[in-house]
Amino acid sequence: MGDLRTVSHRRAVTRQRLVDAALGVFAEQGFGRTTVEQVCDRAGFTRGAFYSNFSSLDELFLAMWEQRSADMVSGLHTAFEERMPDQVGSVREAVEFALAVIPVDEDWYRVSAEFTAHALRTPGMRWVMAERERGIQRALLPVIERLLAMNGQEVVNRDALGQALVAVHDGTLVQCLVEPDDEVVHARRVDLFVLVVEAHTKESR
Amino acid sequence: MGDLRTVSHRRAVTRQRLVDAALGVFAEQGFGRTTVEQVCDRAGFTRGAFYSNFSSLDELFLAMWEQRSADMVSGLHTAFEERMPDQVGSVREAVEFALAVIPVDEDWYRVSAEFTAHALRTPGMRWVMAERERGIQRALLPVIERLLAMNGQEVVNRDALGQALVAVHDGTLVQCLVEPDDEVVHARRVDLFVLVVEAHTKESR
DNA sequence: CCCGTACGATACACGGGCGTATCGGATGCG
DNA sequence: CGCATCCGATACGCCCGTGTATCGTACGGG
Repeated sequence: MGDLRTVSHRRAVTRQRLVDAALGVFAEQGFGRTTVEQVCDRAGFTRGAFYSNFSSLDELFLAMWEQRSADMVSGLHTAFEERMPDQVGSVREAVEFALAVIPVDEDWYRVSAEFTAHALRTPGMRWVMAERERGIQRALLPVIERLLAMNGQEVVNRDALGQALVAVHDGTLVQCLVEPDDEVVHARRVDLFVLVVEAHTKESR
Repeated sequence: MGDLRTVSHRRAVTRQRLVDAALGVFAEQGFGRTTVEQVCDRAGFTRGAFYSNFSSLDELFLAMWEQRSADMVSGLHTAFEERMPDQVGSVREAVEFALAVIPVDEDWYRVSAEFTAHALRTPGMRWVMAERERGIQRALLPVIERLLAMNGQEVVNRDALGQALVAVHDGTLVQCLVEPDDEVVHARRVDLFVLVVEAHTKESR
């Protein structure tokens, strides 16, 4: 029987190297301008390797996005748990902690934005995105809830809070990326988060 | 001296037809996968016309985006003024009116998203985007302020409200586009707007 | 120890998009 | 009425990326 350490493992490794390379090229060139050769070059392969692992760039793009976004969510989950403070003195403090944990990754934003556009253009891909959004909320809402509980806050409407947080996160992220040196923009970002959180929580008795 | 009706007018017309065609192709194919020929075909020209008016697709993309976003802002401005109600009974009503005026244009969202990604990738283009954002707020905040005044609301912090509205608009728009049939998402969108507006206004004595 | 299998490299033919150079013809002016 | 100009069409050569078909080889099984 095939030894997993070698037989299929090597294949998985090259596949992974292709996926990793893809993120970089997509971020640099944009999805539509990325070529198979660029990805293979960066991964240290030739196109032979690519076509033996994927059938099209679209497929690679999807695989890369699904994997990275899943990794991001789980990474965020553990980061929250590991760095979770013993106590927080206010909602603002909780928000600031959370924003310190959530990376501001411009490359990833670019790729995400293009993926969203691509998904909206491709029937059936909306589901993938919607599912991912649900996954984000499912994974992160509990830890956020625990974080807020430290401040004696009880979440009132879980789903509404989740949707609002994602919307505010994404909406303000662009603004921060467009004007990276504007402190005011960042400060208002925090304010907006605080507002949203306070509107969706109450003091627990 | 050159008659503006003919001399440069014809040139401007073909240029405009190219710009208009570009929007459609960009929306359908994505920026990176759009070819000069596709744009020319849709506009009813050959590449000769293109290269006599633009030097690259990037240039056309930029021209198209600047024009369309400017048009959108001014169109919004007049739409607000023309359809401005005589009175509004609540902040929620004001928000609902505003959202009814602001078009949800998926094609335009796709193009915008890709343009943002493109701009973040192209040094110096951030400025263009930042300037556009300021333009949006400059043009729309006054009418929003008048709208809210009908309900006896006075805007407390103009700039913060502007930034928050744009962020919430963009952030929730994606959610609505990804799940177009989910009424709850739309309802929460309105809720979030109401929350933001109320947080940035006060009853004027 | 040898053979089969499959992974990834190499080779090849093809298509298509690009940019330029040249052309035709309409328009405006003297 | 004829000339100059300029816009958009046509024609050309070029490069690059694609996808497939073939090959070599290293690993795994018997």
